[in-house]
Amino acid sequence: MTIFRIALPTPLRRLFDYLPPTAEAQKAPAIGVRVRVSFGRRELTGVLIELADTSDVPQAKLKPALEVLDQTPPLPPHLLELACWAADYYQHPIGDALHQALPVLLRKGESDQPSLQQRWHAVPDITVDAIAPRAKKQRALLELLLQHPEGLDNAALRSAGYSSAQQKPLSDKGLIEQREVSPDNTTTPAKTALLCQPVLPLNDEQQQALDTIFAREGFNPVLLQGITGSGKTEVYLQAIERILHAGAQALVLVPEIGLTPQTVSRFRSRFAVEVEVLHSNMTDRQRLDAWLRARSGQARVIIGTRSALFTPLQTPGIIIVDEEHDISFKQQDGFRYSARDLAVMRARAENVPLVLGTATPSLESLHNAQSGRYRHVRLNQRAGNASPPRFELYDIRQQPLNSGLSEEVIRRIGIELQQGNQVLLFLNRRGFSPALMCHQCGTVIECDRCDARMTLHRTPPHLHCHHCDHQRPIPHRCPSCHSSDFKPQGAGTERTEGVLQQLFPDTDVIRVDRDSTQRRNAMQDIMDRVHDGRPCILVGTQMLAKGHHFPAVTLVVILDADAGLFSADFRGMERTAQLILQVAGRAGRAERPGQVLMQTHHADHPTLTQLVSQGYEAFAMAELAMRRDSGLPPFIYHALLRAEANYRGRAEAFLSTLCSALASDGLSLPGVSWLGPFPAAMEKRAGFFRAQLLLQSHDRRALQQVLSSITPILEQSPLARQVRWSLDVDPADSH
DNA sequence: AGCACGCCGACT
DNA sequence: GTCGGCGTGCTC
Repeated sequence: MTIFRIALPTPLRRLFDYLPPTAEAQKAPAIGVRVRVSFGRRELTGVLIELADTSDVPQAKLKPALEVLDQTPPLPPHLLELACWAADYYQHPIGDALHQALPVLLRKGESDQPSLQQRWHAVPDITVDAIAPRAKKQRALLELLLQHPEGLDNAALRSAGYSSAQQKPLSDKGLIEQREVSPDNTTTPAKTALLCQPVLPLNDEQQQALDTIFAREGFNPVLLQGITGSGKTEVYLQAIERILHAGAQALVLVPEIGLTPQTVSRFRSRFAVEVEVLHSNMTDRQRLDAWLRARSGQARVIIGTRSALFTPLQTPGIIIVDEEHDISFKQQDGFRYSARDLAVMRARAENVPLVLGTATPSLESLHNAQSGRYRHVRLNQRAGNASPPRFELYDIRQQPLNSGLSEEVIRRIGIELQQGNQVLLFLNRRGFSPALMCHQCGTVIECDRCDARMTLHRTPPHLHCHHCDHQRPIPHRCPSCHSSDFKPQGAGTERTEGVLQQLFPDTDVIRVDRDSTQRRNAMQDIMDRVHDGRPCILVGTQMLAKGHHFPAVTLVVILDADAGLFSADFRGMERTAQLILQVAGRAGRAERPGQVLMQTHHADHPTLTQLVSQGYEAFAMAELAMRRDSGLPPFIYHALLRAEANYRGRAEAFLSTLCSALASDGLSLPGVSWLGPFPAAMEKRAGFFRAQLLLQSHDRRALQQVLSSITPILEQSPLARQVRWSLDVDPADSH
């Protein structure tokens, strides 16, 4: 008897046994094919994991599968293995993990055969001179299509920055046309030219980095630590070029926020081959098509965020993780995998080089470089002889502040503006003010559902909890003393923007945060305003720090350098340092030198002074030594068990039962210890009371084994019905 | 997670 | 009288 053991998208951590479909010929399907089954009262698409001879499930309970959906598995065997390995490592139900490795339409049971695709082509025997030179955008579009004889679909044109406004006149004039392309005649066009743009000359450091990436055949992990402006991307591009020459493909992972049109166009304008982008605002169909073109080998360069890690490649050539320190590579809910860490696994499995690039490496990667697991190359020179920004700690103790701005900061902003420069102010706090206080009795308005203060917003006026997203009107009277005399406490970006606009009425003050960029194209409009080069002041949150470059900015002000200095999380300092350097990297990218002015109450804080005087690596080395001495990651492995319930104490009680099981039932192993349970840093959030238990070990295997033995206990615990719990292996933060 | 069943409170 | 609140149970 043949039994299908199938992974199904449920939170249950096991496989489900089915009989072969009754209607079909009894040919054994391949492992990894999708199977449609009836499950309870629903129908689901699962993945065949094993063929067995017998089942532990009583015969009477076994149902026949409904249909085998694939001839060949949609995921190549090594990616199926990687996903299963990850499900095991991150203690996530295997069916759900596999589901997340597949594009949405394949999860739903759609065919994995490519559909016919409409692509734009330049008509034969035409040159760019068919368009008048003054119609710049149209000319550029035509040129792009001339460089891509295999054609580009609408999605590709949109992400290259062309709209139907440029496309329509060209097709009206009969210069470009749309043709249906079937996948067979587009596969790997035999092209001689891979580039449509010459490479930039590399300096010695860049050349050395490139040589290191290819210093050995096959798997070769390299930490590429390059300061902002040192030309990391050029190294990526030339590494990819080499891979393309060998007939292989490249996978580039970027942080969520880093997937900007600029990044994509840099790749598209360099390579004459198909560059495919996987991003969140594509339709499910577009994503599937892109995924299939990667799998068929037709797409040669694939750029995407975290979930793109599982994109199959016909001919894997290299994996690049840009901004490897960015926490968006770690999924923060559900299947809590780290795409960066799995990229290392994947590169090893596919035996290809791996580049982890960043200006500010994570301590994990630095540690791996130090211990010899990764090669470590540095780019310390800025391209084009631009000088690095000058840092200055400005002590604001006892200084008068105008909504958080010192007189010195205001003076320096004025100087830059007068010289025709742009200024960037970084404040990682959106809204008008982080608290609203009653001036009579000191009551601070708090969120009903969280242990947190509500943030005051002025446009439009309301109170907003940044933790649970709950919003409510501004009260007229204090809930405790009924006074109507409220005072906003502290300044967020909205308030700072207002104050600056008053101080510099003739200058554009542009706020960049989640609130000001909600509208479609808002970010693009802002970038257009900034790039016209006129003096302006940018005020923003970390949105400003990532992905965008501001060549005319000469002064960066970090308004609150102390935020994060005394964080409860041991990673706070690392995150702060990375953020500060990233913001600083926005300044003085052109010929004009940049300055970074940091307001602080701790101008003599040893870590802060070390960071600005000796740079990131010196800071990181000291921080690593501290982590080693305190027995913290990356010198120990962490797994955080989180739980939340709607009654206070319930989540903690649930975790306590587990602790007693660990202590008494011999569930634990030598070398594995645990801390807690203790209430989360913000115990109440979105109406739930949260607690956590930290498990740790120097021995990854032992920790892994303990985790594997506690998940069934957690699952079966009677309390588990009233508690939502999740296990976070290698947590990116401890909250 | 879904989805059903089942048992108690305020509505047409 | 029913609609619907969420506690409990089950999924090969």
